[in-house]
Amino acid sequence: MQYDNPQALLDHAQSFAGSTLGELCERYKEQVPQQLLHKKGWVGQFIEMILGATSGSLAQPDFPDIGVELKTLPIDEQGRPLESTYVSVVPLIDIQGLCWENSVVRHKLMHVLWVPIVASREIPIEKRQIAMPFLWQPSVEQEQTLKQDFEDILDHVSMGGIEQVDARLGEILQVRPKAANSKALTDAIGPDGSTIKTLPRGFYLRPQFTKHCLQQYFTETQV
DNA sequence: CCGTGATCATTT
DNA sequence: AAATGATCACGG
Repeated sequence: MQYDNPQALLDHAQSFAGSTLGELCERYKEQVPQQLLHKKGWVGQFIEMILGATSGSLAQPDFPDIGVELKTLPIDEQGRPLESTYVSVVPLIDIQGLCWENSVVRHKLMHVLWVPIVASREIPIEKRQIAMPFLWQPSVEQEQTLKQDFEDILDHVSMGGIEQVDARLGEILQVRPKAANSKALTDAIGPDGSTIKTLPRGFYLRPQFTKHCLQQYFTETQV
């Protein structure tokens, strides 16, 4: 499905507010998984499906025509994020000339449709409720911090220091493993420009940051 | 294996 | 409890 503008997508997404995953699954003839251990990406893929996202596993926003990235966000009953938010893989080789302005992470984060879902672990999956979806764009200050984080991380990577990068680096963006398991290795720049094998990494948004985005929205709208 | 969708499990 | 590191599934 294509949308003329972000507002049309937002309207569609907000029409699901208050529904449970069980209700939506019944409507769309899907089966609700009993647990997510072996279906970790199911919620995100299901919401993509009912909203008509088309990008699949391409490294670009979910709705390229309108430049909007879709992210489900698990929250507790108090509206606090339960997890970090994956954004994209961290490029580890061929990064000469790669800058914030033309990065995948920036293109995805320029405009995000957040779909919060009350998803505390004790709530059965079919009873988890869609909260109010909202559109978000980084402020000038937020983009500056994101850019700083991105450049700090890529500086380490380009200098052969990926092994020195851990989840503590970055104010908003952090770097964590992103792999099938610890045996899935990929090429990276090593000391003195050598090539080494290392765990694939991903950029993630810290929960404290997405918490701030939620608070900002719910303060503005007083919902 | 890569990049997408994330949550799980262990450590702090 | 929160943060960090590890893992699961799928299409290409």
